[in-house]
Amino acid sequence: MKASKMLLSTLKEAPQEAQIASHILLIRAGMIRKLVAGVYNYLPLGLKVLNKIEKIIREEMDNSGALEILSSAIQPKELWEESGRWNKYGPELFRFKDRHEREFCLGPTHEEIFTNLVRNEIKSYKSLPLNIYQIQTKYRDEVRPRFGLIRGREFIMKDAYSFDLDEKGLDESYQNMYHTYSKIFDRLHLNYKVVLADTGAIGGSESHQFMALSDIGESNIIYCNCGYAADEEKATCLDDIYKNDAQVENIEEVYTPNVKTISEVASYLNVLEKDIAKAVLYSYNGKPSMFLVRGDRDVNVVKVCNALNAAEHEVYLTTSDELNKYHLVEGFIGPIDCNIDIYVDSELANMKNVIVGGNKIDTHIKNVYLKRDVKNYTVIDLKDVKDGCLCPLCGKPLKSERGIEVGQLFKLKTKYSKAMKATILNEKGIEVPLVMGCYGIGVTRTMSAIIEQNHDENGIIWPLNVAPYHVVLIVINYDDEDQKSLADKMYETLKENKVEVILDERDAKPGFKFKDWDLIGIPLIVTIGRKANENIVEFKERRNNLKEEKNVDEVIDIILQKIKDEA
RNA sequence: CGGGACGUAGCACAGCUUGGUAGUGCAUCUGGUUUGGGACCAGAGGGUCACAGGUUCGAAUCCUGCCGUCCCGACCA
Repeated sequence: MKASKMLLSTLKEAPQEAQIASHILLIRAGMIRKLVAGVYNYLPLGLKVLNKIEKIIREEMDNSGALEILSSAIQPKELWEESGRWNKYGPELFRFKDRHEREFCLGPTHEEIFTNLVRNEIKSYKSLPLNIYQIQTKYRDEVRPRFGLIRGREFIMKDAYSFDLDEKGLDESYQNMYHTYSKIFDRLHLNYKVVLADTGAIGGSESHQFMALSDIGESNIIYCNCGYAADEEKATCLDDIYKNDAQVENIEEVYTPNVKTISEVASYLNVLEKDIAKAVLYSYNGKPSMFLVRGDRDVNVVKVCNALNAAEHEVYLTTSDELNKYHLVEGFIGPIDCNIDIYVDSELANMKNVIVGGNKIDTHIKNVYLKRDVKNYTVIDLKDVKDGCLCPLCGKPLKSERGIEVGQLFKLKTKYSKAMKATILNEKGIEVPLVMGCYGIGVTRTMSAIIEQNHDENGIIWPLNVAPYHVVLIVINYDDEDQKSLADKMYETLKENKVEVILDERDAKPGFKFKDWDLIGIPLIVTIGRKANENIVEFKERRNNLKEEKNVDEVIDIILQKIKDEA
């Protein structure tokens, strides 16, 4: 491709809308352009990269035995009612009506569509196992789209769904995808961790996420050198054994005028924050429940949702009106003589002499022992795990790191097949529900994640196999006969060898051209200048920035070898 | 959903307090000089100042409403 014929829309300055490296560079390099919040157009260079990422995903998915299809983005309400998600999914679902007032949504994910498809096509266990996938546009009306392609409202996702006769089959399908995803992200040169994850709105029992490590990641990963790794929502830790063997003392009310927060109570009573029980109230359907953790801990909202069996958007911090209705006094809430459901973090279960709110103004209660003093409550894991907490597997302190979620695996089991009556006949001729798994890769998000991990102050540094082009030939002065003829010859030779090559013959200052291609991130850069008459050019790899003068034929050999190695 | 900031040429911004000819840099076009890390000179095109009302002789500027964008928070009693 000749540079003068390309749509190169590089920008010297970053638009104000972009804050993080990948977003800024995608725009500056002329790869994407925003249409509205969270919705982007892909320009030629950006689309080339996207296609290459998709190609790698396709190759590995096909290798795994999965079959590619393409389903529609428009989905009828009826299927979502069958699965029960039409009401459950919340405002992130783009909903609309057609001219006949029939209701539809734009698919944020495709469990219903694939389950419906398979239940209509497959009747016998002999057709199993089956894994079908697609690479397609998804729609989620995010509360707050941000970071360019990292969290968009329209984005491209590879989603796969496996169908098996039993859980043993599902385990194999799941493992197969686990390995396939590892290969895909290895080939994309991402630095990633696989972590245990919560199943969220998709549902199901077991889940792993593939996290590209990055400081701008929206997820917190908790991990340990022993191999344990989980996302923040799912992470657990060993309970800190504190005051479990203490002598139980008599329960006692204390006067605490206008002392409300944990830190205020701790300093007023001259105790540690971890001597106090923190009560947090969340409501679901207008009904509040109390969640107790130790004063130095935080309540994990996802664990709250799981306890209440509710979706995240359905749960909210209890309002003042609701507190009044249940005779609870803000700042002095506690589990004693209280008429709402109580969930207690396991760490508090055996702790003695805890300080709690007194459920009346300016009052706390000392020396509480839940087993003795509170009638009905449920012990669960509620606390938010942070670095420093102890690993549930080996007991050493956990560490944390930020990650961008680029892929996720779920064991759905029969959640959708039962609800939607997707059954097949087994060997005995008995009708049984399909056992399902689902597996996603955020394709456009992955593109951003690659940039987050591969850039410098001058621009993007694409790995060779996803770069929009392999090589650029920068001609210092295309009016110079020697330079022109050498550049043209090299360009033709590389093209004949199927190298994706750009010839920059534009009439511009050399510095301008260097900056342009550094920004765009072309991995191999050949500069053709004064020594063209000696068949000598300069060769540079974008990644290490080392420039070397070499003979043309030698450079061509190096380029061909690098491309061969990458494939 | 709550809080904050912002909307002026394709991009980055000034002008607004104190109402009176709509500006600067980059980009684009023309001509010339340049050619090894985002050149220089001369000229040109490009704006319903987000939108809608209002105040005023006169509004980018003041008032009201509305739409959009970005950031922060989602949280402890």
